[in-house]
Amino acid sequence: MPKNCNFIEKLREVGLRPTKQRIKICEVLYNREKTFHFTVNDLVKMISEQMSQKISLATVYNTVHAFEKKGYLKEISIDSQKTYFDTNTSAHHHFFDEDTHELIDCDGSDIDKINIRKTITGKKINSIEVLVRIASDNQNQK
Amino acid sequence: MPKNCNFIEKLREVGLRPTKQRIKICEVLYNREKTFHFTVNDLVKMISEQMSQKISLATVYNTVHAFEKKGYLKEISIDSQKTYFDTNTSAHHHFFDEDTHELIDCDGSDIDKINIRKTITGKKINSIEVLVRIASDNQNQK
DNA sequence: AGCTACATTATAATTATTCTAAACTATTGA
DNA sequence: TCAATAGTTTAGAATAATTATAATGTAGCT
Repeated sequence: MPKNCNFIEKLREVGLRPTKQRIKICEVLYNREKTFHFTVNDLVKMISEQMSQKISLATVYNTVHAFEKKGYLKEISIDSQKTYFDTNTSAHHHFFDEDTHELIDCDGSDIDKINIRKTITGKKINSIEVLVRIASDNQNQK
Repeated sequence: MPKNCNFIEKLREVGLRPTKQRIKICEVLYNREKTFHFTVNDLVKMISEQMSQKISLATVYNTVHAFEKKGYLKEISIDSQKTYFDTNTSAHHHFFDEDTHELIDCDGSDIDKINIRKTITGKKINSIEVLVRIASDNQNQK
């Protein structure tokens, strides 16, 4: 059974027409064991390597943002200019390696649940994100 | 006693020459009761309003980054393309209002200390940042 | 098969930031 | 006090990520 059928259904559910390009995007994003992190640029590169015809940047941006809006992707904030996305949409936190610019997932046992005592009237909490910045520890090696 | 003397000393300590422009930047950043958040653009606007001659974007970027490197300013990561800076350099976390794009400080009593159980060999933790995204709560008003 | 609405695409536009090189100025020492 | 010099400022160009545009293409209904 071709896996693409799932993606066609998935796209329909989300209200997107299943086109060649979008199915390809789905394949690259979701046809894998583990969730992963990527930038739009990464994604375009991956797709270009796997397709004969090239895909437009605009299409990738549009589709990725459509997925994000529907909750199939999560955006991650890091100070660099680039926007990272995560195919792991469950609530979790991240380590960011400032040397390699690599993002690493934390699971529930790595960080205790964050308890926010402050409330702001008329506002609800959309999300709580923890970013732990790490870098090589040269202290001991010198 | 003119307050500028402090800024001249401060700049010298940081290893920057105290020029008109830099002193003006210091005044706008540190001549106030409370710490605050800003983007480089905000800062240029504030300075332009207070000075007859205009200040170059490049100067502001250079100076702000010099301060940041020395620990006199903190950079804050938010998904938008803009980089926010904070004159409050102590360890603290933030609320980000997604409606108004306003940043709000949390103090120690708002969020418990974050305990990270995960360690990555050869890497040290540089910082732990919590960002709580909030937005207007329309659930009850509809 | 053909219509129509939605998609894709290349390209231009926009925005934030960094770079560059020429003009300027604070500091140092004579 | 004044000139030399090393660091600064500046306007504008360059870059990079992202978004908008408008012409062309295509999925899905009839």
